[in-house]
Amino acid sequence: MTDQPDRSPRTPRAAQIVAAARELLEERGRDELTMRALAERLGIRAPSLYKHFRNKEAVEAALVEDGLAEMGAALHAALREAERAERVPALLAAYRRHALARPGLYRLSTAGPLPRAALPPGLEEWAGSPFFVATEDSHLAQALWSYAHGMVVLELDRRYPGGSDLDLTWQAGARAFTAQADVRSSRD
Amino acid sequence: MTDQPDRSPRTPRAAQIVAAARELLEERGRDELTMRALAERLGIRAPSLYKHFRNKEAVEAALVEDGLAEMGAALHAALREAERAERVPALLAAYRRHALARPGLYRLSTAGPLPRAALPPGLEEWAGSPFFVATEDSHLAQALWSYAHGMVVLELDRRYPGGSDLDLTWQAGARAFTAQADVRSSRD
DNA sequence: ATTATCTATAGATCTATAGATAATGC
DNA sequence: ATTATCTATAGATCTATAGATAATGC
Repeated sequence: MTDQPDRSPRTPRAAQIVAAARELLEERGRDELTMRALAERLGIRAPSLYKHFRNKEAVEAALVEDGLAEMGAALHAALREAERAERVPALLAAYRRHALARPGLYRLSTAGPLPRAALPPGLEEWAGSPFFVATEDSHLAQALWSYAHGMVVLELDRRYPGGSDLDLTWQAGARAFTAQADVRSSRD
Repeated sequence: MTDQPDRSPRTPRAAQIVAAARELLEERGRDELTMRALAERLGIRAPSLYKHFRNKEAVEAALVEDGLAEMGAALHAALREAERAERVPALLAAYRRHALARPGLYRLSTAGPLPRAALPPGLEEWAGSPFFVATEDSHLAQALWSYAHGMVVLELDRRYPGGSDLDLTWQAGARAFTAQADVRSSRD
C-alpha cells in the first residue's frame, strides 16, 4: 500500500476559492457552480477569480483532485481496518458512505471524462488500488468498482423504485463479489 | 413476460422532431441539444417547436421514453433467446451492446432523475424486469442492473485505465452474478 | 513593486411568449 | 377554420479580457 502521491500546493487564496466552490457545489449543484456565483460567495467580483485560476476548468480540476484524493484515503483506510475476509464489504460500505456524504463532489469527480492532464501523476491509480487489494484480480477489481459506482449514481439520482431496501441490494452485490474473490484467491 | 405498456401516440410532426432531436443528441451531445439547434436541423425557427412540444423538457421526456422502451425491448429479446443458464451473461451482453450503440440516448435516459410523471405507466418497471427474470431475486436484480449501468457509464466516459480489456471485466462480473443467482435459485 | 481587486464590456448563448402571416384541410 | 410557421423580442444568463485603482509587503 503506497502513500498518496504528492500534490501541488495551493496558495491560501486558491484554497479558499476551492473551499467556496465546494460549498456551492454541494448546496446548489454543478449547474450553479458558476464563476459569478463563486465570486459572489467570496464577496468579490467574478473577474478577480482569474488571477487565481486560469479558467473555470482549472477550478473544477482542483475539485476533482480533492475528490479523488479523499475517496482514495477513505478506501485505503477502510482496508487497513478490515479483516481479510471482510475486505469487499468493508470497501463497498466505505465507498457508499463517502460518496453519499458529498454527492456534489462525487458526481463532479466521476461524471464525464477525467481531466487527467491536470491531475497529480499517480493519483487516479492510487485512489483505485483498494479494489485490486480487495479482489486480487484486475478484472474483478474493475467490475467491483463499476458496481459500486453504479449503485451510488443510481441511488443519488433516485433511480431505484420507491420502497427499495438498498442496504439489502448492496449486500447482495457484496456477497456476489466476495464469493468470486474467494474462488479466485483459493486457486492460487 | 408481459408486453410493453401502451404509449401515447405522437403526431407525425412530433415524431419528426423527436427523430431530429435524437440525431442531434448522438452527433453533438446533450449540451448541444438546444431548441435552436433542433429547429435549425428541421429547417424551421425555434419558436415553431413550441406548437408541438410544450417546452424543452417535454422533448427530452419523449427521448427518455424511447430510450427506456428500446432498452426494455432489447433486454426482453435477449432473455427470450437465451438458455436458462446463460441468462445473466446474455442480459449483460445485450445491455452493453444496446447502450454503446446509442450513447447519447443512453446517457439522457439514465443520468439524472427520471421524469416519471411524463412517462407511460409501467414502462420503467417493464424495462427493468429482465433483471428480475435473470436473477430471480429482487436485490440481486438491482445489484446486477447497477453493475451493468456502472460498467456502461465508466466505459462511455473513458474512465478505465488505457489498455483495460473490458470484455474480460464484463465477464468477471457476469461470473460473479451468475454464481450468486445459481446459489440462490438452488435453495428453493 | 507586486498583488488583488475593481469597472466596463465583448461576445456568446439560451428558453419562451406575443402577435402576425402563410399554408392546409373541410 | 385551423394549424404551422414566421418575426420580434423579453429576459436571463455565462465566461473571459483589458485596463484602471486600491491594498500589501519589502
